[in-house]
Amino acid sequence: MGETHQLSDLQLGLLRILWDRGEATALEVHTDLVEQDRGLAPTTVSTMLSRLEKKGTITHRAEGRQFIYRSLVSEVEVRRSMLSRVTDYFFGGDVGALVSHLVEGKGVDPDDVARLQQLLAERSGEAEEDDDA
Amino acid sequence: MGETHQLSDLQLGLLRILWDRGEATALEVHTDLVEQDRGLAPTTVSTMLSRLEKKGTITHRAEGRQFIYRSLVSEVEVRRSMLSRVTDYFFGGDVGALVSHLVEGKGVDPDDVARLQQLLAERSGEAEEDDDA
DNA sequence: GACGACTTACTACACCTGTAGTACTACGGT
DNA sequence: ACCGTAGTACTACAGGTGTAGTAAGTCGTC
Repeated sequence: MGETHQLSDLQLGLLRILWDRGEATALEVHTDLVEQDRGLAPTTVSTMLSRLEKKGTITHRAEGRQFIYRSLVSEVEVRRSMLSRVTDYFFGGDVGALVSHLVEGKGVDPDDVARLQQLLAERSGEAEEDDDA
Repeated sequence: MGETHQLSDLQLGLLRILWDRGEATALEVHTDLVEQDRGLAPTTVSTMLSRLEKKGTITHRAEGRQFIYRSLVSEVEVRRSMLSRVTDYFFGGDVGALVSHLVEGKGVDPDDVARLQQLLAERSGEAEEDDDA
């Protein structure tokens, strides 16, 4: 399965952009970042991208003189990884406990409750035919 | 509100021990860590504790020549903070979406489903009362 | 009163992150 | 063929983390 992706905010920000765009040049990443109020020098962005690549998190191909970056880890993978961390640390790995916690706490409003009841109904209906990416 | 607690695995490990014990000396923390297969030198533990203190995450009082450490951030707080991070990054801050995701994915077994339905039932009951309170 | 044990403080070092300047290179236009 | 511009690579530096050795202080014991 997956290693533990321990990513900083900025790294996550870069990945987010790559995920959203599919691929992007350093310049495009920089542009998006600026629009998100992360005012970084273009060279800073390049540096971070290089470092992420050195770690094997992303990769690039050259098109002319530009590098087009692409993530090697999927959003799903990182999401799962980060969620696992929380689940493991605070709920002993019990996802159900995490969900309970979330439902018990504020943050889940009546609409959500309805939506979830719906979801759970489906869930309890299906037995164990489950398979997706 | 709360700042973003960006904590490493080791830091989280130290906090876990302080949370569980309430307070602890460096030696006690070290002992617990060793029992958890984190074989670190006692001085390493002390160093980390000092640094956490410098950051304001924990504090200590002296008893004789020993320092007794205690966390200044609650488990709840850190949990919420880490959960927020995931929620914000991957679900646009929508806790309901996170819960849906968790329920849809594997990891929530039939027992959980039942438990959650129970929980949601209570939830929707009380929602009618303090709906717009 | 000196010694040793225990404990914290200081120092060290390698590696990662955030941040960015400067150097180098290659393409495109005139 | 040249030069500017765009774009990457290299270098730099401060601050954080993981890791730990060594120094220094203190308290009990003989």
